[in-house]
Amino acid sequence: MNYDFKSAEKKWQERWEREGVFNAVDGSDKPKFYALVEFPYPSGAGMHVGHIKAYSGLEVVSRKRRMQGYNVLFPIGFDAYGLPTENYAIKTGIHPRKVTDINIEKFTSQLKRVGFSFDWNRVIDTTQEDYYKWTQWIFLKMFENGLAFRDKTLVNYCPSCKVVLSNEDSQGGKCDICHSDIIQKSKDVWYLRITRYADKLLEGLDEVNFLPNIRLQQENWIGRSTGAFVNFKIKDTDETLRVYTTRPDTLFGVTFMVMAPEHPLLDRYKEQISNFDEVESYRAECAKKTEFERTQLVKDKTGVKLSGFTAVNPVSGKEIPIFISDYVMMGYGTGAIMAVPAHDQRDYDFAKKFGADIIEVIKGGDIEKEAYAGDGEMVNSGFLNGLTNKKDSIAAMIKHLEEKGVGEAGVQYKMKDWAFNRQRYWGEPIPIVYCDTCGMVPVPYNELPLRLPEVQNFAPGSDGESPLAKIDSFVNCTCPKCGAKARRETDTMPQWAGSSWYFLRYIDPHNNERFADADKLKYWGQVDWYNGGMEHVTRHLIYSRFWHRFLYDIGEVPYKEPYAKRTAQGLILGPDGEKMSKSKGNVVDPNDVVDALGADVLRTYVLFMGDYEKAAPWSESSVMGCKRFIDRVWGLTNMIGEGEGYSAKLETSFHKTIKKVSDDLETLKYNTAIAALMTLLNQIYAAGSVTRKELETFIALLNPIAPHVTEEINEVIGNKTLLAVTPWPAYDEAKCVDDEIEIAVQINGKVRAKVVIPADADADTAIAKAKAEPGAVAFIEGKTVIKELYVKGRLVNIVVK
RNA sequence: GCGGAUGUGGCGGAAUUGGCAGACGCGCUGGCUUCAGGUGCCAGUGAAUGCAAGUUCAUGUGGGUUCGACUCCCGUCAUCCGCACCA
Repeated sequence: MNYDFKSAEKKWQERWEREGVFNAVDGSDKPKFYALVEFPYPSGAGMHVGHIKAYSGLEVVSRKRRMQGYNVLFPIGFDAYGLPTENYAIKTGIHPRKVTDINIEKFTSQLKRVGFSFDWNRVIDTTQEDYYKWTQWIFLKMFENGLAFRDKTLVNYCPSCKVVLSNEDSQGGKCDICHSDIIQKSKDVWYLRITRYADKLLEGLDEVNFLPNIRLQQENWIGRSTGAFVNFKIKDTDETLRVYTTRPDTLFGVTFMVMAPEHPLLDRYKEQISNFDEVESYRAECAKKTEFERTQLVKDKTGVKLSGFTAVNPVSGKEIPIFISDYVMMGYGTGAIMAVPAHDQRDYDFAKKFGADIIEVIKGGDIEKEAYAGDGEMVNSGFLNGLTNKKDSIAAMIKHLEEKGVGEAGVQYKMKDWAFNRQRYWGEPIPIVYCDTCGMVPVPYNELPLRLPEVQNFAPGSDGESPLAKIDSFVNCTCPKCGAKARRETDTMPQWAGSSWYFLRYIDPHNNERFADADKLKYWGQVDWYNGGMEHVTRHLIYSRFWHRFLYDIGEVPYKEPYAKRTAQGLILGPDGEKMSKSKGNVVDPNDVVDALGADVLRTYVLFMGDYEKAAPWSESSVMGCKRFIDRVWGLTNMIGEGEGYSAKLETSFHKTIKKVSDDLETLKYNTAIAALMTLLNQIYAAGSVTRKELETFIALLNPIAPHVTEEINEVIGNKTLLAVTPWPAYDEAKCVDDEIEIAVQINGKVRAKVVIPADADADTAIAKAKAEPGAVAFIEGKTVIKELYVKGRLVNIVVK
């Protein structure tokens, strides 16, 4: 009898769903396990084998946990707001709602065909009213708590998408969506004050178990640095120019200052700065540069020296010039720096070009040649002279500054506040009303959701206005506070809003009273294990930790950190070793694999193809190896022989394999778990027959990975209970070792022979046996034995001279 | 520039964390089998050398520690990723 994977897979998928085998039970007595995978963006292209790999890891763990008696919550949903759907709508005129529904249906059927054990009763769609109502609700809570605010600043702007982007969405100076160069534009935008949570997000990392590289990337992104703020007096004014520095101890070496060209102080002293026309033309020059160009010109510094506008060094009392230059960014620190050319290469380059003084304050380098950033004895630094420890000199200087009232210790972050509004249609409307008398007024909670209105044209206006701005019936409203005529905010939230709290909604997806019931939140608690892509580590993972922590702070969720553990899978590359992309034509469609070889083969292969955390290329022929494996597993049904329990020959192998698979599935080592099952299968084939007990153990171990074929076998051998709810096989540690073992006999560390000894042999026995081995004798004869070692169960090493 | 990771057969990758390098799979070679047609079964497969038992070499590269190193230490090269004029 051949295994007909097509009908079998369909049969089992239908039965699982019919019986609700994978539905999580609220408040069950069993221990809970909440496994989370990043919900997909339902794009028109359909799913990708990469999605399958991303979900298969925790899919296997979830199935195993159910067999181990856990109440498992393993949900899925759709992160459906976003630009690709909107752009498609602009191009085709088809409403994004319709496109989204079609795509979600497509994704759902694809996911079901693979046999994932998701709880389909808890599916969420971020674009549904009953979901985004709560996204808006959380936004209003943030607004209420001063975490959502408007500000006019320089923002990242994509001229092609005509949209403001967050810092996270413009990594590398490129638009996250269309990869155009980002420009800096002065705009009045919504921000979420994520910087207020910088320290909490940093400290929270201590409480959770994230892969080290994930943790590090978050730390770097937050980018905390400590130093001091120093106030420099501007000569002939009451003004001070404030700077941030990590090295206040080099203050005696400050020979000039540099302000960002956009620094607002400049405009206030237009009159005093006699060459303000130069300032303006330099600004115009800078505005033309993209973020990329601005960072490319690292060596060739440009700038303008201000005339009639100088500062006073607060420790030396010397008058020093002020420049403007675009190597100083308005977005970090205070937008101005104190330049220490002797000990900072950028300042050094600038000083050389503009003829500023270079004063050495730390010994150890050669400042004739380049800036010296190392440690050393302080010189030319008044009260700091002679100090050799960086920490001491920094502390001494800060103390001095604080006593004089011209500065204080301070902290800075690279992370910036989250630019939150998008001038787009397909997103959650921001529930704020502008009233001439009351200002910004939140839409009352009981009026949520603020529905996304229908529009005819999804394209943003040429002036970069949201499509919603054209809908008078949406824009015009009354002020909830005073009843006067008012206007609505017409921008929408970014794609990342809905995904910032979705893991909470899975806990109670149909609740109309709250985003999730408090008791249910308590029962399910943290996500026990969250797996997703590395590309989200400095976006979604930061954002969602921030939202969650905020909800904790206002008492809405019972625990600080949302995710107890976070891992990341590696990409699946195309067969050519390149990243899969439509344009390269190297995309593998999971549907094709399921059609041709079956879901079990696809599932097995994505886990077997390599280290789960690393990128690996897809290989047509390697998939066939997994197909062969699954077919051979089916072949076991023809090999059932006599005998109870494990056969003497295979008992140890079974215990070892149960142990290995049990361990490996917990540590992302799916590839070696499958390899161990393949090895065991080969051993069974070599033995020629399999006992019922052996077969039952084997299919139980394989079930989380290849659930269909194993359920089918389980049925064929007459078992009525689903394998999915059968207990996970147990092993006996004592039976994991063979009675007799073969160990290596080394002479001077080189293997010269092998010898079989009892596993519990002592060192003397083992060494004596090893020395008698003919292969070893030849190397020992005529030499003096210096040392003899026995490493239990491994080898004997005889050192001779 | 800073930070991180990786480097093992023809390929994807193993290696109990200092103990027999190359598990498992692909590919390849030979044989068997079937209605000869992609996907069955068996055996072999790191390199060099040898009729052979064997011997020598081999985990990017150069040193070191050790009875013993893919694993630890120092140097070096290469590739990939992240951040980037962050003061």
